[in-house]
Amino acid sequence: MKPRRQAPLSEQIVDILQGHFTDGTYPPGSQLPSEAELADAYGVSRATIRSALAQLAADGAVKRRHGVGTFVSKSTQIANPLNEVIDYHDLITDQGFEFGFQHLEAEITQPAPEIATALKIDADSSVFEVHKAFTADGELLIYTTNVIPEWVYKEHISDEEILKPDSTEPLFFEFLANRCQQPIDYYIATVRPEIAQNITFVGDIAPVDPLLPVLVIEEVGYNAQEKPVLYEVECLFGHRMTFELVRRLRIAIR
Amino acid sequence: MKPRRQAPLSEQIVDILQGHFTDGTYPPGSQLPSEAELADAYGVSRATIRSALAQLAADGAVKRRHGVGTFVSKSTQIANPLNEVIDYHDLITDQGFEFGFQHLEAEITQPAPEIATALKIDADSSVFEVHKAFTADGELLIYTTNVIPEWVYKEHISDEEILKPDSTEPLFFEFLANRCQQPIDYYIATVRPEIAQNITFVGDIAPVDPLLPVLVIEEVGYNAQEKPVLYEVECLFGHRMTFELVRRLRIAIR
DNA sequence: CAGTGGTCTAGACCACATG
DNA sequence: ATGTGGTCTAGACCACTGG
Repeated sequence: MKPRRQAPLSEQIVDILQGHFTDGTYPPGSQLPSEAELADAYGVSRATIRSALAQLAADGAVKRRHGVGTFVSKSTQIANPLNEVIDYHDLITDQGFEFGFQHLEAEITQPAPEIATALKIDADSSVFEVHKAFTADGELLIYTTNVIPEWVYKEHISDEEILKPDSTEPLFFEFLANRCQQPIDYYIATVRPEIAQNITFVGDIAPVDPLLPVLVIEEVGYNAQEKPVLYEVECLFGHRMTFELVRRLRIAIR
Repeated sequence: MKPRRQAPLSEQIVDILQGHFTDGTYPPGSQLPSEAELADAYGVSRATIRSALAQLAADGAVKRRHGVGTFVSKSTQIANPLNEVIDYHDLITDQGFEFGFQHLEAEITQPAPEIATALKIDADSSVFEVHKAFTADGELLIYTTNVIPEWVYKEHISDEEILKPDSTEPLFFEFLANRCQQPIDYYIATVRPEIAQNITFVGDIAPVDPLLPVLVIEEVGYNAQEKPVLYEVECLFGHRMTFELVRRLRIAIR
């Protein structure tokens, strides 16, 4: 599946350096050689080195200080970056729980007006809607609703086929990429807290403590052409997992 | 205070182009001139144009498609990006509410063990701790706790001075930058949902509905040397404001 | 002052999408 | 085949930091 064409030089450098961050050559906090030295060592131009270092800096793997040098970051990896899409399976198994998955209900229906607006489709067009649950050691951890417009799947899957419980993969973005040829480029999400008793479930689901805190992520997924492809609500129950985030200030300091 | 030295060319280009996105020259969805044309038009090298466009692409202002062109993003600005630090004042007034601020309590004390660990200080060293509340139309919207180690303020402000209610500015990162010469470079935050009844308040505060959902952001602020400078908890009550976030998938699709 | 990263140039070639 | 963005080079000069 991968033609495996040669990766760009700058990315090769990124990989090499990242390797050296973990193999002890450049431990956290240490200073890297200067750009000129790196360029010389790897036989590339300084611009290429700069490109690699810029990428590492954007990822937070190194810190650059003008007039001083480039340093390996100390506080490197963060746990479950909220600004990246969550792989529920890894999320649950990484914390030592047993992963469980439940297909609750699927239907073809008309979208609610807000959803039609968000997906930029007519309110009287059809959408496919599916509800799923993910459990950790049998306990409800995540409840999701996914809605896609008809045009997204129509040419690839029949209405009959898509309604089958095992038709859509647990991770919906994989289903969209693999089965609908509509990979998602990015999501725009809103995040809010909620209480379990305010969540309405579709499908047969074990009851949860009505006072459980819930993190609700409501988002629209767009393809590379910025066309809305997916409306999704994720409800994450309780505190059994936490999400992290790097925040920066873009505000000018008075 | 600003020597106002000339901004880099690439940033000037960024500003110019951003202006054209809103003045109708390049409306959302439209295609920009090619890199070569832009370089020619502004009398700079193609590398400079590329640098500007890369910055715009990173901000989400444009979309680049290899072999096709550069396009102005349609779904551009998002409301209250959760991955940027919040200016409470703007947050509240932007939504038409009246901004209110309350200094609740300040003290010099010993840190809890988790906090000492997070700040990388000894558990028996001193910290300054302050609690504040922000209201919208008089209703509690945000409750914050800020903790800084002694070394951060010691050389700039006396213990006596810092305990005065109007000593620290409402926005704590401004206080750190302006009064302590310790600007914060970035925060590492954990986000979780909570219920108001589980929040313990310090200081005199009007009671809130115990079942109100709360978004809790617990974070450590680091300076440019990656040294922890600030421990902070922000509790955001209810749904009167929402936070948005761009999410991407870095997971390989199977 | 020396050494670092930051900006910029002019030119070359490659990879991709489209007609 | 054409035009686009993606990668890379070699060299120059500037701006910041620290001894």
